[in-house]
Amino acid sequence: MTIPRSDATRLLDWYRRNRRDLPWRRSRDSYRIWVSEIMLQQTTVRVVVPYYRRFIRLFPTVRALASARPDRVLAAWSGLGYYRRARHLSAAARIIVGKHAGRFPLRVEDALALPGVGRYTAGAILSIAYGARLPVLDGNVARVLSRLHLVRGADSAARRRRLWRLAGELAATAPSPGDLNQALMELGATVCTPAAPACAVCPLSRRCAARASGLQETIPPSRRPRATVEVRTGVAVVTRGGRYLLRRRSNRDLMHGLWELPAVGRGGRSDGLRLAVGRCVATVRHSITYRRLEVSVHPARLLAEPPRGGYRFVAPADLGRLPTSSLVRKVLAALV
DNA sequence: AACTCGTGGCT
DNA sequence: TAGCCAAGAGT
Repeated sequence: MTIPRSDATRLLDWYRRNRRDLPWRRSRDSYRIWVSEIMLQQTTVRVVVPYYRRFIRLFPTVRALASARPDRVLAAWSGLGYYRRARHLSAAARIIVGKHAGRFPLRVEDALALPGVGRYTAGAILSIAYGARLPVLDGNVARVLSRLHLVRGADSAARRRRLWRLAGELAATAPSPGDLNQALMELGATVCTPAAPACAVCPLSRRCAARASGLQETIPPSRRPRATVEVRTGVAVVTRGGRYLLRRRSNRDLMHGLWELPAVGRGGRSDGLRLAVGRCVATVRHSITYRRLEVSVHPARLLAEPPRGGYRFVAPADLGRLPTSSLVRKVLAALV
């Protein structure tokens, strides 16, 4: 007993009338649905759209993606964040070509075995592209269902299990599971919003338990924020012929493989470089989850050639072809 | 189970 | 403006 069938129909009707015209909704190509779902993980639609268009232009098919060097994929991802997604996408494309004949797998177990594909993403792709009766539970659906059924309390494993079960009952009986899943997400994104939900135009408001008790604004409770840590770092800007010296991050996880400006510590020391570091000419603020960076920018002079391999001089115009974080572009923009 | 990973838009 | 949050996955 979740939403009666007539309400599911009303939700679907609402969706067909109100859904946004998004690029990945113009196709049922499982490859395109997959790419969009990976990009949309923890990332807003508005930010994703231009990246998605560019990405599909660069890599129109799973085979094109599979044969592209991971660095090109990472470069196309630059600025989107959560860079591991790009590496997973690359690796998964090769698995799809190698083991699944170039088609995104139909079986849930096979989909879940792909790197970067979890329960949400598998359900989304298989229901939208193939019509599979699988539920999705993202932030939107969790909010909609917990309001609809007055699922109170903070996030917990038990709470998530309950919400997955509710989502599963819906997907099991819906006329069109893919559309129903998207309808729930669209409703959460545009009507049943975290703050000030537009209950007046909600097709489910009559059945909404939170609405009935006036609790729609307090369910679900917002998570306790963790303290952010302030971090101060400095970078050296070494120029040569209008190009900038960058180095490739070797860090195993954090933005690994991305090109960045060399860091300078106290005394002007920098890994692998001998530098004469000048005074700070700019400061750039940048946030990484739970960390706030304050980056001071120092013009610097090379005292010795940098080691080969890890370093490169890059013209600003070529920056787009290298994997870089948005921080690099912010710093370079601050110099203009 | 709690923590990690990026970024930009919004309030 | 400083914090909140977004179509989560992996460990």
